[in-house]
Amino acid sequence: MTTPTTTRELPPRYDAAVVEPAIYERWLASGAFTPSEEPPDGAERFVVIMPPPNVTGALHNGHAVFVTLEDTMVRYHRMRGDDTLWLPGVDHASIAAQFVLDRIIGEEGETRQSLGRERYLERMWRFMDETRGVIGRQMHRLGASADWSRERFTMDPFSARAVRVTFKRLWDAGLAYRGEALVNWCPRCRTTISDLENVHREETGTLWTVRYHLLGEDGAADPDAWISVATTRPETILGDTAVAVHPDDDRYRDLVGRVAMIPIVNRRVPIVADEAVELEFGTGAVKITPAHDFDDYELGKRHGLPLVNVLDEDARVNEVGGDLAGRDRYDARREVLARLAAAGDLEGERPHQMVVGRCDRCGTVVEPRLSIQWFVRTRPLADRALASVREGRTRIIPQRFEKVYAQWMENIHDWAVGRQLWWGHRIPAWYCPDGHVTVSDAEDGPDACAACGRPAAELTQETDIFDTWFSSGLWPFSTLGWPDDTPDYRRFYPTSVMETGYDIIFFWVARMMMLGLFCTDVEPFHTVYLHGIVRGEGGVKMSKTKGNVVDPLEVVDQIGADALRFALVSGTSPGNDQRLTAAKLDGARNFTNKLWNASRFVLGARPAPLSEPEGEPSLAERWIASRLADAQARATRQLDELDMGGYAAAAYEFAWGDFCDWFIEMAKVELRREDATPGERSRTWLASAHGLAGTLRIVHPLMPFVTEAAWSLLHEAEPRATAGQPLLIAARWHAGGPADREAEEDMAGLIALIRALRNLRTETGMAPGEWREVAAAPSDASAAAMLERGRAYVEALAHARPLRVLRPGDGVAPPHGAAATTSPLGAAWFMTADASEDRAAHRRRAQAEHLERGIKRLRDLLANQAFVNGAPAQVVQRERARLADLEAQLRQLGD
RNA sequence: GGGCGAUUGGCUCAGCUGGUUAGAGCGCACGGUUCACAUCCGUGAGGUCACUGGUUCGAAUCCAGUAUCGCCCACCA
Repeated sequence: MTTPTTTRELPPRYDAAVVEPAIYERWLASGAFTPSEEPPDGAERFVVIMPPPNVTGALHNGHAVFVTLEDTMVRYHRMRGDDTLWLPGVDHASIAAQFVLDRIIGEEGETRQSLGRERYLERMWRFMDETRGVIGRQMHRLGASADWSRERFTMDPFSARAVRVTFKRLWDAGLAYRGEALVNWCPRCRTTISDLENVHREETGTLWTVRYHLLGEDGAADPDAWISVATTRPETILGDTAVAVHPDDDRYRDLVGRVAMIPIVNRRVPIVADEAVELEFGTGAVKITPAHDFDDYELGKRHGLPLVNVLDEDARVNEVGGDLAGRDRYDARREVLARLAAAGDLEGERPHQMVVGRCDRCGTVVEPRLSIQWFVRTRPLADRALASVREGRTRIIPQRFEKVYAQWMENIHDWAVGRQLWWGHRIPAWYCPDGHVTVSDAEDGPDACAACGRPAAELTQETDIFDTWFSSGLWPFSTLGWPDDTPDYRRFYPTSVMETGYDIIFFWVARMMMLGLFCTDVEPFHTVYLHGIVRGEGGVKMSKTKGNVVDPLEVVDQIGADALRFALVSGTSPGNDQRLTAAKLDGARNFTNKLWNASRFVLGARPAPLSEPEGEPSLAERWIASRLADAQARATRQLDELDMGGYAAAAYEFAWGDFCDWFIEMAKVELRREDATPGERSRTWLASAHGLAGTLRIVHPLMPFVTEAAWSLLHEAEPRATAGQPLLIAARWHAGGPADREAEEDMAGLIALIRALRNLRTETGMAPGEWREVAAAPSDASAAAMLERGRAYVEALAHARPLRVLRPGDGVAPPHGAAATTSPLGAAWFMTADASEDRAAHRRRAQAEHLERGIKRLRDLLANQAFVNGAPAQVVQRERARLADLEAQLRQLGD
């Protein structure tokens, strides 16, 4: 970019698609994303580990949200001079990745089975190499100022080692174990899934009533005696090992202890009594299938019932089903029903609202399945993780999620960590022919069986891999080199803020807390910041099938990353969902444009040559410096408190409201004053340049590109304005400064007067651009002085020229019929109003009524003894002053 | 069955520890073509802050309850 001397050399439109990538390259080349070799002396630390996106697809709005929030935090802290690190990475997403790859190889005419484990994994690595860069490049486009030199992957050797070491430690501590249990099984993904991946939904099913005949004295089923049971899953009849009734149920009291005959498989099973049975539900008698239902499993344990598994890993009936073997579970269900009906044992059926668990990934109905699995004993881990939050060592924003977190931790079950998948970290357990288990954290596995010393060659490694969240749970420290005591680990751990979506608080945050404390004995982060979900128009969750997806990459191409970022942060609060609408994006684009144009103005207004500044700062110059200091202080506080929406609003209000709407307009008055000396013009321009620099600093963390582009031009135009710092990303943050009370008060009065005059023009139908003579009757000497100081501004911004300031004091009132108004500075009126008298009078009456209403309200309030006595003196004082002011205004309005 | 959140002008949302006449953007109405920006400028209309009760000198804000919507957790066939 070239040095601008006039606006003509600046593009009138900010072309994000061209400018932003170029700026990102400059940042990369400058090394600004990477922390210095040594931490700056006495610097605070600010470390964010990026939630690793799945490498399976393109960037979506969820990513855009976290990139924006984290980048904003990180840029702010970097500008503050903190020892800042934002470490990026990607997740191998075991089950999700396999789901995607299976589809891809399916299109190539292959299947997981046809390729086999080895070739499948080779294909997966190829897929990863192809897609891994895509996400990174998309993040560049969003402006992510992450330290790419430290980028990590949950399948890299560092993660792999951390996984092995952690598991070994868990095993040694007795917190990892292998055992038989009923687990959630997805027949389509052919793997165990955790409770969290088993999503429950209410669905309408069918409740069938089926007769189980009782065993007669002759040992055969009695055709005339039966017990009716209700079931939603008739196919599991094949695995029934009991019928249960409630012990207090008089209907069945006599049957307890007798034997029922299970149809089709002709199994003899006991009728047992158990309090878990609901008297009211169905027939009051329940068929018990311990191998295919979690409730039945528990009940079976209580009564010592056998476990009969009737389904294979594809959820097809196994050999137990006799001639039904090989049938799919739903196919088998139909057949079972048909046979029951044929035998006259199907009593009835009715629609039934029930809760069905489905696989989070593929939507298949989850099958409880009996198998031998690896578990992590979570209770002790959860207790520590719970205490950390309870005792405030880690806080969650918004705070209400601490309760959600606590409830989950309190009711936690052991974590089934094994997955019967291929893509992921293989569980580092080895089995020897004698049944011993050896867990090793060595890269090449154990040398020998830990129990009997058999050589490694005779051991076989577990084929199961870890739940993908196991490696994710180690992310805050595996990325920094743990278990080694690396310089990065020492310098950057524990981290500062974990920013992520509230939808993965259990999946991820909880696991990081548990494993972080277990592995490192310290909370992995002091703050958890949870953002909400991005929804579409009407508050609907975005989905491709609904066609309401806003593609962040398209948005970035069209209106720029800054606009998207602003839209994603403004008007949001942590933990709450937001709607990303076209209108919101338009507004954000307009703001980007506004920033660009304000910059164009300042740069184009530079006097050439610039001379030595002369004279005292003008009122406008003092005012904008004071407003800037205030905005800086607000932005600083909000960013420190992680009130990102508040920060966005403060930045917006200052930039657009204070700087553009008022300051620039007043600066124009001074820059274009005919009697201004070159030194005075230079002084005003420098103040504008400093104002612009301050604006860019404040906005930069959220909208880095347009601010950096403008900064770069400003730096070339006037290095004094940029403190000699050519790159805004590396500039120092300004946290505020002293307020100029006098300038603020003056300007507040003048702004009120200008607004009142503009309003008067519109209300009385005066042409807005026409110059009019205005008289102002200041309420007192200080108001008169204020009017003199701001005369030029009032004249220019209200088209009120000449402005005649009358002598202060009582008795000066607008002439009858004049278009008049009041403000805290006193009355003012158009002297040459040709507006209709009716309108002027109407306008005056309206103003008077308005004042009277306010006066009445305040008089009533102050007449209330309870208020005067009860409220703080300060509040009462303020109301008294207000009343006096309104009364004075009314008096001055005259008539 | 538990828990949580939301309910503020037509729309989308701010309103912290209770204290002016409840704000913003969009939309709407009216008016604006000279030198940053029509992706703009100015002015204005529009709200019983879901409802009921309570605490208080004072409540959108605190408490209790109700309603509607949404979310999370939970093993009822």
